[in-house]
Amino acid sequence: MELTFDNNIPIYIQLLEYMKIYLISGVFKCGEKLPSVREFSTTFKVNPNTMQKALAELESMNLIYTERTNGKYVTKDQKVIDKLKDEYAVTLAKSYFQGMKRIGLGKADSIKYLEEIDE
Amino acid sequence: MELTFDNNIPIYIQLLEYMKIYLISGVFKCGEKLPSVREFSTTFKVNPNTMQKALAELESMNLIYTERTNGKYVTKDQKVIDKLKDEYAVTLAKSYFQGMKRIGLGKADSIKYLEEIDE
DNA sequence: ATCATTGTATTAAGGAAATAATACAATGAG
DNA sequence: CTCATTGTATTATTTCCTTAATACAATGAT
Repeated sequence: MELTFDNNIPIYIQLLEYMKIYLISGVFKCGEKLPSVREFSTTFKVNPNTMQKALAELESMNLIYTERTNGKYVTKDQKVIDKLKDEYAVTLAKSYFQGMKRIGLGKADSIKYLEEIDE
Repeated sequence: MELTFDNNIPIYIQLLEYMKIYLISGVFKCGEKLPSVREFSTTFKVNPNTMQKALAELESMNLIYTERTNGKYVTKDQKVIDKLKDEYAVTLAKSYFQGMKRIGLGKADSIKYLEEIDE
């Protein structure tokens, strides 16, 4: 699980995004116990404080929860994960439309354009 | 021309993006004289130094050029602008595909998904 | 009971970005 | 010539992010 970071964006924000994707794609499943903060920080090669900050954000979104002195777990509520996935996809789609609109392309043209692009 | 900024990304980077879009969409046209650094910084409500940094980046990409003590101008080469537009659209499209791929959706599904989304 | 592991908090130091306040050289307008 | 405007450079200060080094309470395993 080697991560790459963009220096122009705070690492904890990028960790947050990576974690969301792991939750959405099921790398960490509903109710599952997560690696410890220290373990995460080693794996991702970031400072424990930075990792903690990202995990605290995830918890404030109810995506994970903490059992103190025991560990952190993915939420047991699958609906929360499903909702996260929906929001992620919608945000991605709207960003695409918005970006294309900025250079003068509407919805139909934007969709057509995608067909000419390699995956 | 009121701009909004995301605190998690350096302002000069965001200014750069806004300027690219202005060039692509023709707000500032080929060969046209640009507002002065000081004028830009007032309009966009950023520090002159920050504006200067963004404009210096634009110049290093040959999108604008400088006549010292006179002002800055958009490149006279329309091909450079056209290329910028192409790159912008390709980047946007690939980002979309990449994001959707991360949550398990391929090209066909990703395109289909867009049709259900409001612009 | 002891100990390793858990989350969490604190303090310090360093770096990068943004802002502020100037300063200076070159040019065109008057 | 004089002066406002241009780009550009410099210095200092503030804030935020990151890392580092600890520390502590609570729990499960031994």
